[in-house]
Amino acid sequence: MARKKRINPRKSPAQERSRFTVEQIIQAATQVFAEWGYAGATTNHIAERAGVSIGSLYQYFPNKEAILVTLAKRHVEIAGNLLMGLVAERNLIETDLTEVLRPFIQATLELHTGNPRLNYVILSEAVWSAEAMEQVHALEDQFIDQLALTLDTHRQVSVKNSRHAAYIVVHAIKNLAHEFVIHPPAGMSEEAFVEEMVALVGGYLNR
Amino acid sequence: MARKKRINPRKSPAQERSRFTVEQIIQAATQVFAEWGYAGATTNHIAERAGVSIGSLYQYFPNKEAILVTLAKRHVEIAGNLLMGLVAERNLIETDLTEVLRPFIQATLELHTGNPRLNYVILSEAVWSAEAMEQVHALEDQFIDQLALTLDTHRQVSVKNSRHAAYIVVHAIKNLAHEFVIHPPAGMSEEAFVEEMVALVGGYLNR
DNA sequence: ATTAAATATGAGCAATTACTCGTAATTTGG
DNA sequence: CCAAATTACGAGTAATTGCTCATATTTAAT
Repeated sequence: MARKKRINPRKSPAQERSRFTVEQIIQAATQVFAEWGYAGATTNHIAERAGVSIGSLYQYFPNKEAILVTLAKRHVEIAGNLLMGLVAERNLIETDLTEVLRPFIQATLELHTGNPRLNYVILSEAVWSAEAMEQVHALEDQFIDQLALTLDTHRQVSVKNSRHAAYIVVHAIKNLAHEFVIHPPAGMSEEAFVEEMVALVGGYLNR
Repeated sequence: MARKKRINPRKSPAQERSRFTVEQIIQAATQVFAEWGYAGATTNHIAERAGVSIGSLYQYFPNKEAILVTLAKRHVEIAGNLLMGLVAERNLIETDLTEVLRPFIQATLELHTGNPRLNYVILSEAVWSAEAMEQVHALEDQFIDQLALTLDTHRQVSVKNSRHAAYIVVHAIKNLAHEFVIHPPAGMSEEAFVEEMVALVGGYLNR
């Protein structure tokens, strides 16, 4: 799509009043993007839902895409912190691999169940504005690196290349969770799905 | 996006001349969608690239979405035939599981390497026009059912629920291949990726 | 050769929409 | 209390674009 747009905020909110405005816009955008998709969502609609004027919206976001990037960054950050926290609060020397894996997978699934559409918008738009999403991918890579270190720590895990393994694990879980919530397969419960995923990833890490 | 559009051809080409026209449109659409994304692609642009008038395009496709659906169906059909053929031409009683898995994964990867962007357009748009993509998903489900039967045949495979297993296997391979070609991770070759995938899926099926 | 059906054309319309800019209201600092 | 800075407003615009339709051309049928 050949985009070369600024994605940084046109202006940073300084007063409490404007910080509230920006937050309203973000909340509204979350709903509208999820409901209508990226192309279907209009900036006017977002502003309306946020209860602010279209002019105010463009004071803080230079364009539509910048709004989505903000959403994406927030999402990845929240997810990253939650998941790494989950791993960190467990003793990796003593805990069985499955006991770490299952909550990890469950949490990822819930993260996607919460707002499946929004995730899809973020994922699909990311392709067409690679530079804009650089920051998002940087966060993701950072997460993978962290996980790679963790893998090295766990006694049950034996992989040649922990970076490669972390990449496979993260994206297997992320993408299959996506798939599952977007096109729920007939005759497979959430619990069943989680167990299959535990088997898939557990078997891969522990050989 | 609340779409309720007809997606079936407005008119079926009867003469050789028009069949050629339709084929030109499909080829052009493949390129233009891949290059610009769904929203970025314009029907006028597609017609132009195809070397036909915009009027001709709308004689055979009721709207832009119908063009994408046609592309998607074709893609799934080709991929399905290729992959099932790959499995079919091997003797599952004697062949080692890995010997079936590796070419399967390689072929899937190549399928995506060929036109990564187009795949993404299809995937991401599918969410916003569920009914339109019904036919596409029917084809996918059919493929999973077929694979489930095959899994039951292979002696090395031992899974509780072959339907579930087929679902996991197909989507793990498909989605990770996507991920890999769209955001190639630094420091991981195609070969390395394939081997990791063989380990992932092989370990899951053979326990 | 004549008619009817199929196919091709493309100018232009109707609708949508991202975004601007001049102005007004509110808050802050001194 | 006042001036400067910040924030809010929203009507309007410029550009885009999916799609129609009246007309022309080509092919098939008799």
